Amino acid sequence: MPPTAERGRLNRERVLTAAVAYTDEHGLDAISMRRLAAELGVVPMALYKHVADKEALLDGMADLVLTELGPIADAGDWRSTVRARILAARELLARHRWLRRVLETRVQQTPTMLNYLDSLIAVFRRAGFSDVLTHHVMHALGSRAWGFTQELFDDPNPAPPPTPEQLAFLSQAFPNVVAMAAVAAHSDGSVIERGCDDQFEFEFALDLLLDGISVLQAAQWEPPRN
Amino acid sequence: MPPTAERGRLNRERVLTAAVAYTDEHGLDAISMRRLAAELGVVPMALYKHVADKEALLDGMADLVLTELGPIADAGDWRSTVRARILAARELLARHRWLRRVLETRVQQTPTMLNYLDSLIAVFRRAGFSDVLTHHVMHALGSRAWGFTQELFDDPNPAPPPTPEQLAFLSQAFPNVVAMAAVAAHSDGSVIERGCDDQFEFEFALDLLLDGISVLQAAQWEPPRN
DNA sequence: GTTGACGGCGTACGGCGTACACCTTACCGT
DNA sequence: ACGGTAAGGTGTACGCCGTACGCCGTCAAC
Repeated sequence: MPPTAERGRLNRERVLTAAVAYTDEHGLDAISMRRLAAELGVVPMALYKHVADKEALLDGMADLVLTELGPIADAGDWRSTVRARILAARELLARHRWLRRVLETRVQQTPTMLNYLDSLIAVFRRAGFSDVLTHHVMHALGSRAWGFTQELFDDPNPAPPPTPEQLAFLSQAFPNVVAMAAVAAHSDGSVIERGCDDQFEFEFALDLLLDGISVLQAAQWEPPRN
Repeated sequence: MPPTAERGRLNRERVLTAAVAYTDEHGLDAISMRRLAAELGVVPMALYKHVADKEALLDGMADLVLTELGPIADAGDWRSTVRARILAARELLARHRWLRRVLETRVQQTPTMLNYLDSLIAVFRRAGFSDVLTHHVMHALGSRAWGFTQELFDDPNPAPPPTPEQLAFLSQAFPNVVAMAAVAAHSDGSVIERGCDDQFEFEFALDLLLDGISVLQAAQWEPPRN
């Protein structure tokens, strides 16, 4: 294993890029320091010269892909700007499916993340939102501001459609769940068949919130005097 | 190690109860098959007679604590009923702080979880919500229906308040984040000091959604013909 | 040419989940 | 009373994981 045999020397960036690529392909559960090292043709401990530990690796990966989101693009009014931004984030999340779980467990806010939030908050404040309202609005958007929601029925590997007997049992045991599941968003609500259009659901909730926010802003909302 | 030395025999329930207790006290990262076994005065492999594997253990734990939520209590109108239910769930999540992360990674819906969802959905349907609307509404509530939101600034171990120099740097680098963070919900927005009232934020967003939902329901909302 | 920093290597430790084979107990029908 | 059988508990072992520590080769700056 010559250190510079044609694979060149490692550096932090190459490590992170490889980690992202590997995780994009094999999933978050698959990545480990040892496997990443193997991928790079290097002994596990070599990675520790570029990354403090595994947590720091994940931090770096998140940071790296978050830069794919460029600076925020003004779309005229605050509503469209925010909406577009959040949907762009959502698209990023779709490209890197491991990102959600990583963001959820990050404990330190990196400059990149703070930057992202700052730019989003700026939109509200520039549009004349009071600081208090902005505060609550950001909380209300919650993880949606990162482009994701924890869905109720998230199913990474969707189950096969139930057999008629199973269905019979289910609709007797959980009639309401079945009735609700039987509705498909943009198709004519036949049977379960993929259930629902995630994109539609996301925008539905997002718009519900944005509409509510609009009203509060227009009415010069102020926090209740407790 | 006599098998029945005064600690009695194990069974699935005792295993799960012990697991919940241990995790309540030491946190989700602390629990492992080996430590749980030690806690029960038993060799690690003994647990596998009561639980298929660690995932199943977590399933069982989630299931167990979810039963703490009794049957749904009718509060008159759908809005109050749903609201009370969700706030009760939130309280449960506060009692078992590990539960959020566990629910988020569950892959199989257990009967208990389906039951919970079913009862919630039932409220909407009984109130005359169409199935489509109910469907979207449940998605919109998303993880809030489980009593939690992934907050933007969740900080399990909150950082010490920044020193004046740090603050100066931060407010120059991320002016909007700092401005927003400086607002405290139910106090007269002074300085950062604990930032915000999580309960208020949760209800704020929940009510925003419930209000939006009310409007849709009153207007007999129908999905857009694409 | 020497020196130092940096990158990479090897070994080793303690922890994890769990497969497999075995032993012990409790309880059952006879 | 007794033998059988399933359920509960044990011991050993494997392959993974993250990473501490110490060593060595390479290369750049002097």
